[in-house]
Amino acid sequence: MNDNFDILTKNGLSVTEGRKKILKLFLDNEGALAHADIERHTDAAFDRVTVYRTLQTFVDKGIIHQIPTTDNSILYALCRHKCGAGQHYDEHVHFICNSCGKTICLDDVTVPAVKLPKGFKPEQAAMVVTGVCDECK
Amino acid sequence: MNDNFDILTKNGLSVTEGRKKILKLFLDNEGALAHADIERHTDAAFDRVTVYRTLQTFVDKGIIHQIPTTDNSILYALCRHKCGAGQHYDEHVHFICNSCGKTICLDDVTVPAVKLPKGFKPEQAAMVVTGVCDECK
DNA sequence: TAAAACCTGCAACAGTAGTGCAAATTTATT
DNA sequence: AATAAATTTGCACTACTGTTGCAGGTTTTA
Repeated sequence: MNDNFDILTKNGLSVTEGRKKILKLFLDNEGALAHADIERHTDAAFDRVTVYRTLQTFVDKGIIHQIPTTDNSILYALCRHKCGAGQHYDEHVHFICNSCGKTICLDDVTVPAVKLPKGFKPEQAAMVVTGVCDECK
Repeated sequence: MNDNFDILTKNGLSVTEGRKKILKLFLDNEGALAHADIERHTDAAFDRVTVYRTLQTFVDKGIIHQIPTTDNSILYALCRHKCGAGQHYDEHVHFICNSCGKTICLDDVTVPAVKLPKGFKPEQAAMVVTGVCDECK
């Protein structure tokens, strides 16, 4: 049976309880997750450190990506597209809902290009929009 | 003499050594500052807590604003425009240089509007571009 | 199935951020 | 100018976040 866990083997990772559970969390969840969310959703079944390391590993392998926020927390979300180890293509807009607090990847909305002043060379662009999401309106 | 410190009195704040020095840091500095930068630049003349509280006060009063980053640190920068207590209009693009590490407010580059999926109501938008700045090119 | 490779949990540590309260400073008042 | 009132500061303490080394356990490979 194909359990989505070939994502792990494909990336040369051992298939373990922790990784399966955390990966499933991301697959089941539309929005982005903070480290604290993950600890909460796994009933503290795993050590804090394991969660950190798992997330770091997933980022390294291009399975999830980080999202910038204004409030000093790192959010993680699945890379839906063609990300790979060492390279991320998460150039879509992220939406943070002020009502339910969820962070959602708007995979279909790409970050628009902006004209920068002379001398500035852009490499990556991230965009975060806050407001009210479609479920809270 | 007008020492820029009327910014403080205008906002109903007492004029103190710490606030003068931190405000001056922002006025003298093109880029954005992290809490750690401020401690460094003030030679530990002030208590950590004072710096935190001063920054929080400045944000509350609309003197500085926060900038989102991917690496779990909060950056602060002067509000050049028409910000006021309780409301920020920092809708300009921020640039983080991969070479010198500085974060620069591109005051003249406004965040472009994006078309969001049905049901999403935007309220604020933040954009961070990374790359190489005009001094490092 | 055994060896090798890899992953996990524990303990310890460092950095970051927030609070209450007494002392000190700044502002307002006389 | 001197004092009272209001505000701000520094200290001690607490809490949370993130990292590392290492021993023991699990998964993969042969």
